[in-house]
Amino acid sequence: MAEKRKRPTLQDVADRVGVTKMTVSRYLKKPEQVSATLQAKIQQVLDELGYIPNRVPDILSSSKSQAIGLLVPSLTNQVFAEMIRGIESVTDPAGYQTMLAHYSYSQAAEEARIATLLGYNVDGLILSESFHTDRVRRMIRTAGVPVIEVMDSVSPAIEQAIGFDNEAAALAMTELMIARGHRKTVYFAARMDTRTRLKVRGYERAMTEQGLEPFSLQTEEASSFTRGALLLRQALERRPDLDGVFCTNDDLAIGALFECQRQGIAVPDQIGIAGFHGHDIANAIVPRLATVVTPREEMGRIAAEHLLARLQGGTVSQSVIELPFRLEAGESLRPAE
Amino acid sequence: MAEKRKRPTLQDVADRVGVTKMTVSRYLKKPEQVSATLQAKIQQVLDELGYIPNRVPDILSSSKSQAIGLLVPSLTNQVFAEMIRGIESVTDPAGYQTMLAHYSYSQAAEEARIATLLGYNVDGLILSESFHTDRVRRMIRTAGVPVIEVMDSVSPAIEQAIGFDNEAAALAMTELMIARGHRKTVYFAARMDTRTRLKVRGYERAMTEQGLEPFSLQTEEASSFTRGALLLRQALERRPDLDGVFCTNDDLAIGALFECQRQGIAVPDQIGIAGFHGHDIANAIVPRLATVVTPREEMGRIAAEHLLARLQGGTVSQSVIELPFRLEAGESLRPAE
DNA sequence: CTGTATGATGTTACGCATAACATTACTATT
DNA sequence: AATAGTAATGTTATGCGTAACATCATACAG
Repeated sequence: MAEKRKRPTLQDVADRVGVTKMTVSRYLKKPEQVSATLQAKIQQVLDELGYIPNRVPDILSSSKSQAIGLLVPSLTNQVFAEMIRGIESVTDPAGYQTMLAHYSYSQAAEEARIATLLGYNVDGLILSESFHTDRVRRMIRTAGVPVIEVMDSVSPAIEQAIGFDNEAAALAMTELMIARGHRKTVYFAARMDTRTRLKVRGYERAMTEQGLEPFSLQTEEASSFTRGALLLRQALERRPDLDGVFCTNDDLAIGALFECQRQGIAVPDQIGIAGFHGHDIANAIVPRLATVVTPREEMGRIAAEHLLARLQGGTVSQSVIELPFRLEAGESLRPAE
Repeated sequence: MAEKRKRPTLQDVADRVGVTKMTVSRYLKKPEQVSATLQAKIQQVLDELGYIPNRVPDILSSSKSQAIGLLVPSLTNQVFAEMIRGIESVTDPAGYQTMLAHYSYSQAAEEARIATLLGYNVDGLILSESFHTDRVRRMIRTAGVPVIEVMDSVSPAIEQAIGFDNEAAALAMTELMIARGHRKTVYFAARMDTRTRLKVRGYERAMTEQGLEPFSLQTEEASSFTRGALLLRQALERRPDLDGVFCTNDDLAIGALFECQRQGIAVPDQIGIAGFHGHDIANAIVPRLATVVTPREEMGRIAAEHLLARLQGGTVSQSVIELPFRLEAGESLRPAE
């Protein structure tokens, strides 16, 4: 099988046509600059040999790879999948390839991934974490490639950030829950990244401002439906009188909701539940889940647009772009009075 | 911001240390071959300049990129995220970078993605579709890189395939549903790829063998919870007497289950529901979802292991490796008698 | 003290597409 | 017929890390 037949180069094609590789290269880039006779002949040989363009030499000499590095903490998390879709809706038509890497919420891994991507000479980076080690900042500066951070609009941006205000969003939802009569609401957090910390802060501020006592439960595991169910059981043990659950994402919230159903706890009468992000499932489940709808796809799209603008020579116009979020009350909170 | 400060090369480092770049290169690869005095000095300069290794020249001259191309039809589909995790659990420790590309179930896009990946000189490819155009087969042959297909164990492999028998799995679940008294089961399919077609065939065979009439509903949209709910409404219109729903994946099944809950249809008494893949949510939802548990992560792991073995000079031992699936009856089918 | 082994560093060549410049052949203009 | 102009193709140089080979210095054996 694995014959050591070397893959054909431009030179091979050129030899067969009887021209120099420059002519073939031109045909591939700007066919109109090549005579009609040659066009036909070159195309025929290209097909014959099955020539596959090799981008590497050009990347080496021009340092332009037409590739963008994309860093996400996790692939299993819907949020990032949707953000990526937003990014690619822009990069794809522009002819940029995305190189996706994920680092399982580990800063050391993020560092390594960034180094690897820069090793392939990506033209730009999109990061989805808003806190970075000095070495990461250093690498990015040294590499001289434009960087955009997404998901958070608060922390100081390395160069430019596109996101929304996680703290304000969590604060707003907590206030809504309180207004709906869920005053003993606990917060469920999964992996603690910067965004989660901001959300916890928003929750705590809203509670304290109302003279209520915040209480949050955290797991180091990745968030999942099962994990949400587990957290609910733990919460009920430690706060048997809780009447609300606000989760750092929809998965945990829905897991908690399932657990309520299993235990025969009425939602929202006994316990109100709210999630974060507004995924499809929040709208499909019975009762519909209260959630903070975040602009995931839009963030990706805008981030990519700004990155491409900078690759085309633009400068950073606004260092932080804040997008709006929206509260969806669903059916998992008590009705407004 | 975007200073045109060029990123330091090995030569820059070497100049500052006062050696040739070869010595620095050696230090990076096999530090023990460099004298202790130089080691310290080189490391210091590396830090000072923030040198980031550039893999491109080496890829150009050795044609070895230490990168593997990963093609998946969709990122939002959990199945592939889990498969990718399996793949990376192997490639990562082995020092291979994965380059992920997705093609939204479009064969033309798949072709383009493969060409792009080969343009970056990936050392191998993992594809997750089992049907491919001639041009794809041609490209792969010409490029001379090893390829492994995952997810399906039936179609003839380009070189090597790791998967399970989609048709047999669907057949087995359909039989289980019939045995549990769901004889008027309809099948919900989303995007029609090879695997889905195989599943539909398994379902149809099981039905026909029992003298029952198969009926399947298909949508061209991506599968989602909402879509599952929609399909259930459509199915009830066209087959008001249906007593079972078997879905091509868990998302559709759970969407259908939600819709039953919304309409007050008892599951499993009135309608039995089964999904496919056995994601976390299947086990968390109330009632627990009947589903075909497929070896998603394992497929990825094994595929990666075989690919790496071939990159290290091994040959294809078995052209098709079939992994087992498992039926999970959950609580969404009527109990066994 | 000569010769050989070994360790440390240097030199050379390579990979291949393309930008920039150079050349050639032809056409059009006066 | 001479000149300018243009279309088509060719030539040269470039990017940078590393394998393979070459060289040099030092140490140690005989």
